[in-house]
Amino acid sequence: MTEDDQDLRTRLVAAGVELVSREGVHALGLREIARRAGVSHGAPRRHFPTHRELLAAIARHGFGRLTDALAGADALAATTGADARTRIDALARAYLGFAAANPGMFELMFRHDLLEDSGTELRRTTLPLFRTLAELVAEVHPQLTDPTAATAALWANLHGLAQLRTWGSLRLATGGEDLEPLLRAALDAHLGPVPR
Amino acid sequence: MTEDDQDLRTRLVAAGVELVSREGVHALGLREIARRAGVSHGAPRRHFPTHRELLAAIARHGFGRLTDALAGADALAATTGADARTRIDALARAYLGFAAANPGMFELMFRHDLLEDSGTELRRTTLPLFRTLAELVAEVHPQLTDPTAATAALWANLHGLAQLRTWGSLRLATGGEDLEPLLRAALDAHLGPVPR
DNA sequence: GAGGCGAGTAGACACCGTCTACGGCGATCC
DNA sequence: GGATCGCCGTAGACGGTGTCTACTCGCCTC
Repeated sequence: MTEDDQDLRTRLVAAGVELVSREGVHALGLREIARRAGVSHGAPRRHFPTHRELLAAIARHGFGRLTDALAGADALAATTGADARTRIDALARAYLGFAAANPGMFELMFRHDLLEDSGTELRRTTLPLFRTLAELVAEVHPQLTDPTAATAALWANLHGLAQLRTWGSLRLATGGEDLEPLLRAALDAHLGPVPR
Repeated sequence: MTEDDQDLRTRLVAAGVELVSREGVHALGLREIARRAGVSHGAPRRHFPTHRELLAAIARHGFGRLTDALAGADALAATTGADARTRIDALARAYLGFAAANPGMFELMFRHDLLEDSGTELRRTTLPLFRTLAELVAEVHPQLTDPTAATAALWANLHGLAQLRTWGSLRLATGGEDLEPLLRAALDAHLGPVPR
């Protein structure tokens, strides 16, 4: 009922979202998405001029869910009166948790070769989150005149951990597959040991 | 002369290496590589059972060049009597320099969806380098009982920086496109400020 | 009620990776 | 020395892809 009378644009994105989470990025063929949405392979063209733009819309959905997850985690930490260091902890865990829970979507979101306009518009949505992270970093490191570099370095570290985990590289290097000690090491390095 | 009588296997890999550096990963079609090597599209099958295995061989070449670059940079730093901190500096710069100089190859090397056996065998080649990096980290942080986690975290940071740079994400976040302050921030975070 | 237009269909097109039958050529063996 | 065998590259078929182009059908407007 309510799902059948959605317009096709929404149904296509929904089909893609389910497909990528269930089968992975390789399953996101234009014809396969159309099949799952119950239309012919020419139908998507009315709503997305090209395959890449459909994938970009799917990735946009993913960025929305990531933003929600991070904002939710931060709001939860903030309401419990956590300090900046602990809030960054929560954000980092939420980021890596999202990547672990949605590996296909996470891969798609950062596959700029698949996304239209190289995903610039998409990544723009993460800018507010970067700013709040920068504010928290400034709170932890009050002596920094410009916390942008430190924030970007920290963000790159989290992203690198997520990326390396998804293809088992660090299991090869570290032996274990537990991300926790690496995350702790990264956070300690950038922010100092967590106060207890 | 000497290049024509190489066996086709070598010529295919060479054609792929040049193709990926000149045009990018998307240009690495099986038929296109065969075209550049001057053979029909069925010929590669005699040497590589599948397209992915040919791409894996090309990526293997890339890992070899990366290993050479890193080993060369480290050897140079070591012969000038540099301390561990400075040698890590040189390794990090060599890593990011390779990624910047060979963006297409760098992308291919970490596109596990394109590489056979998910690249496990390939990444195994970087293990020795990881170990020397771990030894250097242990030298900088003698108090660590197990420097593996710290090393992996540092390596993830470098990889994240390289990855985020290749698709202009940090230019969006930081404004500038200069990687240097971010690299410095990351190294300082993990290793402490460089002694002068 | 007629006309127009947006949305979905169906087929063609070029290209892709894989598979298979075939041809040629050199090395091997009697 | 000539026949044979095996390897290597060729060429075409096959199913699949993304894109493009008629076409049809139904709703909305005038």
